[in-house]
Amino acid sequence: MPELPEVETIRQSLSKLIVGKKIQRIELRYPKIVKTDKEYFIQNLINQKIVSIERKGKHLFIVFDKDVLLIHLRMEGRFYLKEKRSIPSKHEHVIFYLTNDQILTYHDVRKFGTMHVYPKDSYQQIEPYQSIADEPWQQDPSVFFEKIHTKNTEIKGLLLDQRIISGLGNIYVDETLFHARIHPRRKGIDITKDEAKRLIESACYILEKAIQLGGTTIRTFEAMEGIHGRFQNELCVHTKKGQPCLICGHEIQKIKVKGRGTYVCPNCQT
DNA sequence: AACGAAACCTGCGCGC
DNA sequence: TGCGCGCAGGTTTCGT
Repeated sequence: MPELPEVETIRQSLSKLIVGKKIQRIELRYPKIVKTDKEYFIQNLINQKIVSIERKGKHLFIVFDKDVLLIHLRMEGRFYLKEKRSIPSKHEHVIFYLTNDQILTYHDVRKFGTMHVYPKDSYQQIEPYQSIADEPWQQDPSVFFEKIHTKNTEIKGLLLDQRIISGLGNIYVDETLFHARIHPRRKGIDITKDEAKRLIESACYILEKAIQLGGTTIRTFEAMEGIHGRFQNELCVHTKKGQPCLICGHEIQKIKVKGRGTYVCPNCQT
């Protein structure tokens, strides 16, 4: 999926395109995407104006007059803004008809994405919002250290846990661990206070740079139609199996950590 | 508490 | 060309 920088890129693009518009009609072609009441989803957003688009971690929030639509894109969710008359593809599962002859379509080949609708005044006290941890730049390094140093599990898994720190996914975790020179298989319990601080700093550095470059485009991900990120040019380890490490020249390895493909420089990362 | 595997889905590239 | 397998930027659930 889009990780934090990709979701932020989508948020920015979408803000320019749809804030101020109203919903005229909603077509829910694959109902399982919506996890709250489906009738409420289809009926209650009609005639509400889109006030703003927000983000926390990898979640996107379309804020309406009264309600908020919470969206998680998971692996392959995307939005397209199209002409009303265009023929939807079989992967466009939700269609929002806007009051200007345009449609906003939710496209998701694997159908993993989720949507929830809640009233504006309560959504922050309810799942899934409630469990989203602070983003790297909101994290206090010593609080982060306290959260991980009791855990006898691999640091990569802890960094991927959105209840501990939000925004990192498989690509940016690998890049963060490389930047912090920490091996993904190290256990939380073995991470020192100084290393915990380094991890937070590296995550901030990597994510901020990725946001500036509009995210990472590998495989087929794009923020909106035709919008491609440029961070893939900055990747140091992810997708670099067999290539020499930029720092020491040692061959980058691909290993499996917690079931995820993981790229590591076994010389720099200890 | 923590692990791996499976589940949710589909498509792509690979070797045969 | 076709088939089977492994893999994919996420997360939850289930069994051990």
